[in-house]
Amino acid sequence: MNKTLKTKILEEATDLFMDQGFLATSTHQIAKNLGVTQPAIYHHFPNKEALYIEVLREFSSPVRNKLVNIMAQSESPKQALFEMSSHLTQSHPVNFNVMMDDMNKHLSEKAFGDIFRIYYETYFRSFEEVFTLLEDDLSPNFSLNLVVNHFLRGLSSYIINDPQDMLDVNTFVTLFLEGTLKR
Amino acid sequence: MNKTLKTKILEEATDLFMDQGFLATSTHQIAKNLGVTQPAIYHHFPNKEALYIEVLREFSSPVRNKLVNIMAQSESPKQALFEMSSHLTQSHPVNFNVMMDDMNKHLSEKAFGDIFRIYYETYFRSFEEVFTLLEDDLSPNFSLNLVVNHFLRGLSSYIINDPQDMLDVNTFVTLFLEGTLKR
DNA sequence: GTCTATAATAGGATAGAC
DNA sequence: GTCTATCCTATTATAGAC
Repeated sequence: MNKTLKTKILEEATDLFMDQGFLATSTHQIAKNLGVTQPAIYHHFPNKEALYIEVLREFSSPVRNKLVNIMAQSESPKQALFEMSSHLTQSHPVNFNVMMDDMNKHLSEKAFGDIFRIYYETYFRSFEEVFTLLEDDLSPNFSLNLVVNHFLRGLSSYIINDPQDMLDVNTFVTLFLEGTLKR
Repeated sequence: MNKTLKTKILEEATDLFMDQGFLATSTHQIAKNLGVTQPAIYHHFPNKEALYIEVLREFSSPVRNKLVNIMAQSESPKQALFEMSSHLTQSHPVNFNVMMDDMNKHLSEKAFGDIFRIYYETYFRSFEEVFTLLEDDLSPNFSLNLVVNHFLRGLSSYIINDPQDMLDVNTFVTLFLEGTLKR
């Protein structure tokens, strides 16, 4: 069965938006890569921002499923945490901090809210769940909420879609759990 | 003594580039904020990229001095680490990850090299020095180089020039040193 | 449903008057 | 040394033919 143009636009837009971000991706580039004219996009989507939000929605849904899946299949919460982090940096072609910058500076208030909800329900919720399972092992000095927020803030720098990147995310997770001072 | 236009261009370009990044800042915007026409910039700088590099150069020099100063005046290396991190997130109006993205995707090879050198000599060197002072307290599981690289990678997410940001960088430094698991 | 044509705006950069 | 005028390209988006 052939893909509709709408589907192909969404797929191509996903590749480009996730790699380059909203600002750096043009509707012309999306159309050109599909061999259609740029106005054809506007038959299927009202504007660039709506296309971007639709891309994020379609993209995030299987991500949440995959993270839930990893949690279900892992032997321990700690192993789940490593595998989830690994998954996001390796099989998840997104530049996370560029996405945050777009959300803050190059998109409307409404889009900001939409993206924040997607972030919360996809990423925050998943890691909140895994850190909840780990809670008995965590230092009582820090609240669960604080731990999750700082973990995701740190992890975001490793989600950059750069094949040249030399820093291993497993090391980040280990450092986050154990710290760098002698125990 | 009156500032020359060249000086004023550098100052205004610093504010805009550091806040918005290279891609999102236009030469027209810089000129408009100074009340001059956009071609006036091109009498003082050959092109936008050269202006950007010059801005980074001028910007980074006092940053390095300030970090060295904090190290000299702190009572302990640990205190220095906290104060240096705090300084970069509070009195250092830069969006670090946007800068990295510009460097990787929106600037020439030559500019990439220039910026990388500035990064290395300003930020990496300073934190390499402070972690060297801390080395006896560090876990032998991780090399100094690895610790510095992961620290800066993590810290970069807190250097975002966003007044609304709710995450305290001191917590990040504490977590980096002590970890989140019970000791 | 996709095309051509085009509007409207913005961006980097240059030529030449003053 | 700064201006006006302008070029060239890119961008989002719309109108209307087919």
